[in-house]
Amino acid sequence: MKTEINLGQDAQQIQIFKALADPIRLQILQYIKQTDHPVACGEVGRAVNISKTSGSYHFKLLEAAGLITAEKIAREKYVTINWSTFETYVTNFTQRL
Amino acid sequence: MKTEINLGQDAQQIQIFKALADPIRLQILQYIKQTDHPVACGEVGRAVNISKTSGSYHFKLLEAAGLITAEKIAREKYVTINWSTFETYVTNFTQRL
DNA sequence: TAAATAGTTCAAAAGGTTTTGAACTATCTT
DNA sequence: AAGATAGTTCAAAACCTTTTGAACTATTTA
Repeated sequence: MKTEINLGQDAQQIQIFKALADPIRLQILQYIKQTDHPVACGEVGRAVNISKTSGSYHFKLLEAAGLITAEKIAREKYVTINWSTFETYVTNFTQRL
Repeated sequence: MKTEINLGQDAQQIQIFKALADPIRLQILQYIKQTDHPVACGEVGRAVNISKTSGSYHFKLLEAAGLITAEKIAREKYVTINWSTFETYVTNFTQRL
């Protein structure tokens, strides 16, 4: 009996690595991390110098991967890093492999 | 003094996540890991059911990312997982971010 | 209420990755 | 030496991701 990752877990793992495999998304995560409190998408987008359309696309991917969590307050959308996803899928990746 | 990723390190980080963001390459790594000794590319390729051209492409990417190490012995190329790259860029990613 | 701000959606264009088959080099077997 | 096996390279095709601008919704400010 071979220990193997099932299809569902593997798909999520790939979605996470894809989300992380992009310079803009890494900058976004770096920015959110260093502010260390929920921050509006617009502020992050301005900090990393991207259009709001492009920002919307990147935030959607990060959220879909479970790497960030978003809360909409009135006009703005505040994002936070989801450390537990990082723990499970990134930090503990080699054990899961 | 803030610990930040410089451009060169960031590029390597992205190359690593790109290499990991693919189901075939994850299967390749899983196979190499579970044999737990250097294994020929042909054997891995057969195990994960890909053409030799496609295998050659994927092994090249994994090696370029530093995730595997290859040694050519006569006709065959034997691959091994480079655990130190995983440690630095995957396991310790959140600290580096 | 009009204008400004925050963000989303859509489709097209631009750009990047992966697969394919054919042709190739090198080594091994008969 | 001829044929089989291991792997590489190349260019084209197929496929996938990202950026762009315009049009949109919802909230806030004047």
